[in-house]
Amino acid sequence: MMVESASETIRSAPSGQNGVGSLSGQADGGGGGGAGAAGTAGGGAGRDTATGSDSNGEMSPAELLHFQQQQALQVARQFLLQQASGLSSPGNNDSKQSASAVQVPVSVAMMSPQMLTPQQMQQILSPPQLQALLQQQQALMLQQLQEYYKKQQEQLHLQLLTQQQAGKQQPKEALGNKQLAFQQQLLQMQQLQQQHLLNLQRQGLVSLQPNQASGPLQTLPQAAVCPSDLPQLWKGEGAPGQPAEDSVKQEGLDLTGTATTATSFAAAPKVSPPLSHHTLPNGQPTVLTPRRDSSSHEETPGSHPLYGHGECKWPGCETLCEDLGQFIKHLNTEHALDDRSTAQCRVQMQVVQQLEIQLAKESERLQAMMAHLHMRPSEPKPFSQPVTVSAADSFPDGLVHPPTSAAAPVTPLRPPGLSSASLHSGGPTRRRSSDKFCSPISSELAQNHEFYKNADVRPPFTYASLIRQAILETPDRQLTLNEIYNWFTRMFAYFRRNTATWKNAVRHNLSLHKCFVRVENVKGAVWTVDEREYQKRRPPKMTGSPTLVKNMISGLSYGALNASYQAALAESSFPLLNSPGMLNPGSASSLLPLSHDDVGAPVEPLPSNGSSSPPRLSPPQYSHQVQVKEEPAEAEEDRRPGPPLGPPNPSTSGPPEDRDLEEELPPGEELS
DNA sequence: CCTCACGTAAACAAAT
DNA sequence: GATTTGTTTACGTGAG
Repeated sequence: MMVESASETIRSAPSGQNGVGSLSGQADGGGGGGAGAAGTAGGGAGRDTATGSDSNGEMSPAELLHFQQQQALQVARQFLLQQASGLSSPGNNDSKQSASAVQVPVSVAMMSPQMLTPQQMQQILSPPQLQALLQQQQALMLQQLQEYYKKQQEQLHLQLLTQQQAGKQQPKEALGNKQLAFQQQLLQMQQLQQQHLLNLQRQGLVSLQPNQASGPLQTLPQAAVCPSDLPQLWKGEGAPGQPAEDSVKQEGLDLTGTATTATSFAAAPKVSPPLSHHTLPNGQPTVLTPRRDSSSHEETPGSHPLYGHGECKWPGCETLCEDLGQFIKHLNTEHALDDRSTAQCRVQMQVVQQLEIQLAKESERLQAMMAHLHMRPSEPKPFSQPVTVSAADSFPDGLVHPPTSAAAPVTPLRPPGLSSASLHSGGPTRRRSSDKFCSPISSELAQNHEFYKNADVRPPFTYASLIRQAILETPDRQLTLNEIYNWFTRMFAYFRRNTATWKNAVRHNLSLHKCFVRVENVKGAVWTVDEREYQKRRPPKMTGSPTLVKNMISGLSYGALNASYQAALAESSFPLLNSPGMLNPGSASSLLPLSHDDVGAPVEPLPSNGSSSPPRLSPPQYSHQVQVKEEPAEAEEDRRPGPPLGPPNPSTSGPPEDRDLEEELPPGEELS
């Protein structure tokens, strides 16, 4: 009751976006992201001072060198651009311009070399996921690009050395200047990289996922700086007096919040787009054609990598420049080699570095996953494999997610497909699909806990699965009806309204499903879960039917996908394996309250005997399965604990409907 | 078209 | 007597 009122605030959000927004606000408020960013920046901070401390004015010699190098750079850039366009556009040239939907087939084709046809992939994956796939692909390309950049840098370095030798007589100052110039070049290279990154990002190719946008910021696993933050980082121009890096650091910290909000998926697109239009991962359309802009070089009449749409695209700088000339001027004056720029570049480098690391990790993981999945053929089910594999192949998560492991509980701001009408709060839509994957619920909940808690979005689970989850989450594995209610309201904003309706549904489910066992307690009645029964009622594993997978995915989408995917995968792979393993069957099952560990945790073990399941209302038999606190005596079968409420049970009373239908066999087998 | 699993509504009864 | 808690039944929907 009280709970309901308390939660009123959030619910107004009809679309769920509001909820998200607020959520994001809170989330980043923690400042975890900022801290991480700061740390990162700080790492590089130490050195910068040496470089550009006093060099303000441009030296002619330096400029000369500068020009020379720029020419080299240009060639490099050109090449890069070609390469880039060759990589990204050719592949999906046509598609890129249109909505992501169009990209799908291509990306799918790219991503799922084996096993699946694009159509299949399409069927299985929702557009967002496909997009994510594409992103992953792009990221790989990016890596290649970066490698190329490195090479170019080396070349430049050589060039510099040569020149230095040639001009030995030059005063040391000049040499120093040269170095500075060189450094500038390097920085530009970095910028280029970043630019490229951003471009891709803008096109929704490399962008972060909703999860990531928030996750990393909140927990900042490895001081990872997500691309989207970058702009924000840049934005902060160090205070005049202060060491640039510090300022950057600070700004990064401060801005983290906004960054999160800005990037959080559904968040308003316009939130201080650092560079021109920073489109959301989703919003493909608005994207300008950055490549063209950035693709050119300084010399090229109309463009410069840092110049586009009439404004300076230096991170954090949106100065308007009439033409290229003006821009160049601006670039030279405002973004000359100085502490600030250097620091920014360092930050940029860090960012790139992090991304690289991240990418490597994710790639590795993907490889491992694929390798693992490909081994599955051993599994009895024939078709299960293709599907699973497809899912793996396509698993969008791979790319963006910061090593989830490190990212701890990552509570994405906008996990499930909000956009999807199905989840819309208002609609009484029923998408129970996901329910089938009961286990996923735990992991998904774990991940999206915050989201469901605050967003008025109906969780993609059935009442049964939710109830079960609620019960399993408690140490005792038992809850009173009221406690279940409370859990619902506590965990889901959605259940803070229409209480009569869903409470009725909860009760209905408790009564209806055999898997919920009512146990009379000293204090009253509590509800427990008979895991075996619950498992029984589970529909055939998803692996069997692609459509199921599809449903699930579409129902969850994005953040949720991760968890559910994993869980589903796990479930499908080891139907019962996870259950028996985790907990000790016997005594007060160690709780393992839906710990981080994906699927396994919550699932009740109870491999126990095969003594089928009695008509639901006779708890006795269950007692050993579901340990009910202070219910020792239960063991006796006919002594039904005291279900005064329960239908006059047993003895002869005709088989309560279907309840006993399932008694036949040990659940274990058929499930798999 | 049928069946199943679900969600929702509602009637009813027992317990608080 | 009003609520809460449980149980059932009925109906509609979506998917297989």
